Amino acid sequence: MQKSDPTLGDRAARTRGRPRAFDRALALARATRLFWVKGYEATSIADLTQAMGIGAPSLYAAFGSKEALYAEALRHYEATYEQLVWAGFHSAPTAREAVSAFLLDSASALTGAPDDHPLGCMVTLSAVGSEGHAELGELVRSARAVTLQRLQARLSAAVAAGELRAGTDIHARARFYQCIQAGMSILARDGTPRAELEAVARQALAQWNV
Amino acid sequence: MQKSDPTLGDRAARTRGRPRAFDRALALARATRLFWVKGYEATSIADLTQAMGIGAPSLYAAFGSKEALYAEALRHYEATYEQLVWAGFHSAPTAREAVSAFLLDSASALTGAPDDHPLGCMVTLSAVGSEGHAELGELVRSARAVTLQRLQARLSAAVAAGELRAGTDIHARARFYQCIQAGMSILARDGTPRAELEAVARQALAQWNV
DNA sequence: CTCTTTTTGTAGCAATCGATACAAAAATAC
DNA sequence: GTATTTTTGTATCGATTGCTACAAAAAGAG
Repeated sequence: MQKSDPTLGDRAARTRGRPRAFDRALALARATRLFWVKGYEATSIADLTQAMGIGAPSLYAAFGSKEALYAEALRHYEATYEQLVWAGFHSAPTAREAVSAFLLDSASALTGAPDDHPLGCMVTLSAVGSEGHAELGELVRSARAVTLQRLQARLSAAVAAGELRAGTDIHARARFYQCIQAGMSILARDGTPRAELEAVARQALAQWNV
Repeated sequence: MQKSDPTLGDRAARTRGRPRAFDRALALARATRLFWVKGYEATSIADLTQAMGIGAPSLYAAFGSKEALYAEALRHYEATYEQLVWAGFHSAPTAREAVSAFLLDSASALTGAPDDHPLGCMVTLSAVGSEGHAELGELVRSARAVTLQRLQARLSAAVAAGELRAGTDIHARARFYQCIQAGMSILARDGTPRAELEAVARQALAQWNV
């Protein structure tokens, strides 16, 4: 009677029963790509089962529902691609270098580097909240809010460290960089090349001390 | 046998036949709002007929198909709301004032001013191209490209007029302002208040001579 | 009035939507 | 071996999708 907990993933101790015939992680990665490119509503279960190479019952047994699969795809996306944008930011010694890495690495990652993934950010471009799925909408909305929080925290530390003058409006400055990175996703999806987004990043960084 | 040409709208000379019982322009405005908020795929014909206050046969007789209705809604959107963002840009005496008006008016319009319309730009936020409708996708993509073209043309004129130094990278600068306005739509849809987007605009304008 | 034209509401089309019932299949437990 | 458990593929479920056939209704043309 008891079903396997999907959240346990492949680590679930399945001692009995027919073994799963597909790679759950690989299937999740393929579902993530599909949601990333087409969005939630435009991606059908038939699209998913075809891309994942499994039947519908296998999908539902492993992931629960379309909404649950999207939520898990979102977590997979963050776990896999977040570092492309934030690794340099976190390891930078100064706030200016951190923001510079954030914007330049965004220009790179959002245009498909280094593994030719879809253009633009799945979180930034997701409109699932407006499509009538409030719960998933809150999920991506809160994920988008993290960008602002991190920028704000780093800029606050920069003021405390004397890197930025005390009067600097931290919140407005964080919004500024968040806005630019969000815009990059729109431009990237339309095919704007990496070099042009990097030029945008440099332009944004040119006025650090204003 | 001959059907009325939907493109003629209300100006079609209908001398015979039962008169249309609804306001075509009002119905189109309501359809536009729905597509604006929910996007193409997530908006169903049932949603549309309910919001427009008409039956499905009336919708198809007046607008042709869901795709044709979306295309016409897009034109209605541009004709109605474009001026909110571009009027000040076009009438400004200098390029700097033009770009300033473009960004500040965008901050205003994208947060619902002055008539409490949906948040964000319908054109910027549309993902209809990724949802599997290539023709409509090209429509919104080319609409997005207009922003870059206008900025670039105005900045080029500014260089010719000596407002900007000759070495300025016009294309990169235009991309920069386009990127910021695109980002504003993402932030606005998440509820970022107008004042914060205006602060972003001022921050972007602070480095005109860099 | 009758004839023609166009719109209307009802009712329903084939196709697809997300999701499942079911039994064969494939593993372990005993 | 038999019993138990879980996944598999097939074949669907009811609901919804975009769209339309049809006839009554409402207008002008003659």
